[in-house]
Amino acid sequence: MKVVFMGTPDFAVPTLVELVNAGHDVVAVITQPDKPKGRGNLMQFPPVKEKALEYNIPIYQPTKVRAPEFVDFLTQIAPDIIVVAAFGQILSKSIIDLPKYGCINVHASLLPRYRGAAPIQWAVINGEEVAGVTIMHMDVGIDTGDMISKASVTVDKDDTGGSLQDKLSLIGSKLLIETLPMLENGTSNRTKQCEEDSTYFSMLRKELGNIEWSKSAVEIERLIRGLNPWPSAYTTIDGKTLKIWKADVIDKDYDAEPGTLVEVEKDLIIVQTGNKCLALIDLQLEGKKRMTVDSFLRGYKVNKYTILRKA
RNA sequence: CGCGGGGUGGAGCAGUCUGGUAGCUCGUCGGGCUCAUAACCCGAAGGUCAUAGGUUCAAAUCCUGUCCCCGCAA
Repeated sequence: MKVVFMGTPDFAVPTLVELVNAGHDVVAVITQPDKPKGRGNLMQFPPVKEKALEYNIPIYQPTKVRAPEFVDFLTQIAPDIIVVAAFGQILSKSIIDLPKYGCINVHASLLPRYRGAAPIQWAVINGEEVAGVTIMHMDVGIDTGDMISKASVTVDKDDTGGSLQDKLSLIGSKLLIETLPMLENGTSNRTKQCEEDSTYFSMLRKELGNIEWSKSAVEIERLIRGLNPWPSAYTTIDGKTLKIWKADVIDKDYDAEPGTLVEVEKDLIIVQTGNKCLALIDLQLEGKKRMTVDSFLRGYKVNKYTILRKA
């Protein structure tokens, strides 16, 4: 099929790759404009652009895909289908109605649950045991279109936002490739989403990672995993920012204020939370690299009963 | 030129301001103690102090350029 692909971050890359590998005629890749990122504010290409460059596929980076000129341009391309995966811009009805087979979205959740921009991380944060991807027909709402196919995976105890995303992006790309032929020959399903069961979760804000020690150890541990590798969970120690990359729940309580370091040994730090404790495993002090607790303790003097405070 | 921290034996750090034989906590290896040990004791190996150049009798330390790592802000 003659395909136009719209996507931006890492999650979208496998889908582009599979489309190409499956022999589809990807005539154009639409992705978000380059933005100054990181130290020194250097320009950085979105991951999808990097991959499209490898494949020598024409790349377009409109500020607004909905702009009339760009819609005209898409009309000229006349794709059979537009495949969208974590593109980051809202499509207008004029675009959705443009291709013969419509606009198909690869969404990283089992719809109608977890609509919104960060379903993967939220699934981890909320302690879901099952996550998945849904291929759907886009409509003008946010992730509200009719569903075509789904695939699910179990969320492991040590899955992070990053590891779950890796799984889902691969599964999603394969599911899409399996689904496309059915769309083409008219054998695909089309199921409406049950509005009553729907849930919506917002984009991730950095501030979400600011640990509230009064919450339970179980919740905090999930937050740490869900926000790994981005935007990461953090707190402060002696006024310095401390990122926490990995922690284990300890089924014990001490008589201490939440955030207190109730045990500090050669290779162990235990923090009291609102309910149960957390053993800190991988840490990163501002300006330093990520390291294990024992390494951290070798170079940083930690006093027992120090209190970790919200940033 | 967005702001800032840092590159010192295998790991994490001190030492840099106030130049003058490289130190700490671990790890590793050997030996000892012990019923035993991740515990304790004794000993050993291992570092061009990121890199290039400059100042100096002398540079990890002062000056200049370069590379790399990291936090923040976007």
